[in-house]
Amino acid sequence: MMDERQIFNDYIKSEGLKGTSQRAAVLDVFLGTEGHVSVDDMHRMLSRRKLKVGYATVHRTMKLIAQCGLARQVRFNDGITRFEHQYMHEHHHHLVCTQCGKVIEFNSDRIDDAEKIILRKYGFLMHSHRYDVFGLCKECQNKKAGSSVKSG
Amino acid sequence: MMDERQIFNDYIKSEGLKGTSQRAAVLDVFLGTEGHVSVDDMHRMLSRRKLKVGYATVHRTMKLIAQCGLARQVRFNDGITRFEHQYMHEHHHHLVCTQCGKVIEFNSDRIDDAEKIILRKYGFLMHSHRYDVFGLCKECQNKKAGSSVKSG
DNA sequence: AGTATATTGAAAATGACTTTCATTTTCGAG
DNA sequence: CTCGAAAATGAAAGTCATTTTCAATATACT
Ligand SMILES: [Mn+2]
Ligand SMILES: [Mn+2]
Ligand SMILES: [Zn+2]
Ligand SMILES: [Zn+2]
Repeated sequence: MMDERQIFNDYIKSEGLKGTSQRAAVLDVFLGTEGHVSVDDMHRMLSRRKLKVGYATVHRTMKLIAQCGLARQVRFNDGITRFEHQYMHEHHHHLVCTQCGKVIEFNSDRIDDAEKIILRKYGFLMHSHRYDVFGLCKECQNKKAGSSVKSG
Repeated sequence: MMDERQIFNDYIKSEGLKGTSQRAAVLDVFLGTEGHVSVDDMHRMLSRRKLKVGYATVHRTMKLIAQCGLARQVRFNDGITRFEHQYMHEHHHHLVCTQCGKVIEFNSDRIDDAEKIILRKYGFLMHSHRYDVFGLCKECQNKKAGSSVKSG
């Protein structure tokens, strides 16, 4: 099991790119995150740590981190691209609460099986997929129910 | 079974909005489409028909068409919002060929069942969902296989 | 060390929308 | 009908995430 920094550095080298302190800093901060982080999130976290890395460079580095397989891009419907760990993290799908923004991750063997059947049926070669469900989490449903009881 | 223009006009009226030739033209063109059309596509089709409708108005009208339930917004990963018919069209998911751009629509009772189980498990109230598979369609796989045989 | 090559980051550009606002159109009351 | 309040239009400007530009700087082979 290879170290994540190793994977990144190997990728950098294999592409004829160069190692820089900025890239190391961005990777470092990303490795400390969990969940779904935007470039803006990353840039803010770096600043908080007194690591001055330009916005464009954060962007460019996150792209590299995704390209080498350490991260996966995730896009819900708010126009912001986020990144989540992909290395040593099981693939999963998302339940996105449109009220509070919470994201629940889920897996389903049934869905995986159903997908295989679909792919076979259409002779489609899958590279990636996403299954996002938008709605209300349990808590937000309760809040809404509570408020409508009070007002109704 | 209500006529689509009727649904649109009723919605317009119910919202205190006004009927205009531009709105009629946009709806008319949309009703003649199938598949997944962008605002740009719509604007182009309208121009081709000598119907001069401003870009912003096409945008605004497509939003109304979606709001009244005639269309559904679809976003793949190219940053462009498209619209597809929703009225009298079964809900479905997509296989998107990243090579030729073709979009295959599919349905799966197995997936629907699996989804119900997931929603129950997390107590999540779904408003909408999307399941997009990205990869290569059968034809593009064959093309790729053919070319690698020639060159290899 | 020296040098070719890649990187950085501030600022400008991009591109898909969205908003602004002066002008035009709609539609229901009179 | 005819008016006029209210809404719609569209050209142009604004937004906002992301991408590109390019002069200055850093990196990594010899
Ligand atoms: Mn996730
Ligand atoms: Mn579709
Ligand atoms: Zn919630
Ligand atoms: Zn294809």
